[in-house]
Amino acid sequence: MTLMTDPRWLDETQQRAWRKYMSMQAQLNARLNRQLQADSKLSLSDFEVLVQLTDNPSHKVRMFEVAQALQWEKSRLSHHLVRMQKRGLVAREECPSDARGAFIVLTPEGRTAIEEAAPQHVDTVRRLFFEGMTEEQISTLATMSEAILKRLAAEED
Amino acid sequence: MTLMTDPRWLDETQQRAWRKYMSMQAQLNARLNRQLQADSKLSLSDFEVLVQLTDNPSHKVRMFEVAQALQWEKSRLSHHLVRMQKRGLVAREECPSDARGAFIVLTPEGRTAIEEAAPQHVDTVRRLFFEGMTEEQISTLATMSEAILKRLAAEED
DNA sequence: CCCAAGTGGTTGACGTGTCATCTATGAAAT
DNA sequence: ATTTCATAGATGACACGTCAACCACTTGGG
Repeated sequence: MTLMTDPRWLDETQQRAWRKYMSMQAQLNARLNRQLQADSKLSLSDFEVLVQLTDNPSHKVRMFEVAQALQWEKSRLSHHLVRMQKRGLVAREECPSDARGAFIVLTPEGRTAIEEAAPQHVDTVRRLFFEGMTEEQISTLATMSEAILKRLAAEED
Repeated sequence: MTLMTDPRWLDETQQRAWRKYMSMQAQLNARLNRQLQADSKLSLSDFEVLVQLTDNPSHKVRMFEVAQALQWEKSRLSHHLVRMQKRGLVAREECPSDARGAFIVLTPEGRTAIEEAAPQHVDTVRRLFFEGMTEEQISTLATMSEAILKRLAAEED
């Protein structure tokens, strides 16, 4: 009995949807990364961090808040900020109210970088992802994503 | 003018769908990787390579075919196979008809590994991804993924 | 036959993500 | 106050992915 016909496997429709989805997701990520890198010397991760900072009026956020917003492991964020700091995209600042904590601050270079990157990035997202999608498809996508996120959260080990 | 209200940005609905989707996709990948690693000492990438091998009746495939099927860069595949080979999951074999080429072969250990990994992995996919999805949602997903893949292929640099 | 261009695959350098472990501080209970 | 537990963050080791360059072989003209 092959993997394909094993009852524990997915049915034909699911199988097909799953493979398409996985392939799409992997390739889209790769493409977005390449586009950002080529046009703005930023990775998708850099971009997401910078968005968190620009979203906040003070351009200054506690690390754990960024980690929470992006759902990143704290060590991932820590490593990533070291690299971003070396490139001058962000800076650090002590937190007066909690001596353990650290603020991460958007530098002028960081601000310039994301302002230049955003339009092209958004355009790529629109062109590759949303182009030709109906309103209904978009809302189905959001609904599905939310449901899956809920299940992920519910099963948290 | 903030990034949010910039006309070059996405509209509210798209914005929300995009953020949900990106978050879902990132977290789902992380979870699938962790589940596979914990239960079977395999990464999602290992799994995908092994599927390519088990899908083929001879359990022996040319590298470039795997690269094509998974849409991996050849160097990625090469690096990955070195690691998988070290762990005994696959072996290599010369190609008589093309002296440059190499076959990659499923070892008994590799076969055992994927056979033990598959049921749990599939179960996780079903539980986290498909659970509660309607037939229509599944087919919308497949349609959307296909359309995006097409756009990705069309824009190939 | 030969040479140019293409293809299959490898390699090294480097950026990225995870895991486990660690330090330092804060908070809560005794 | 002291112990205990939780939280914020850093660090080192390691797996992973990309890019660019490379080697070896094949192919397709001249």
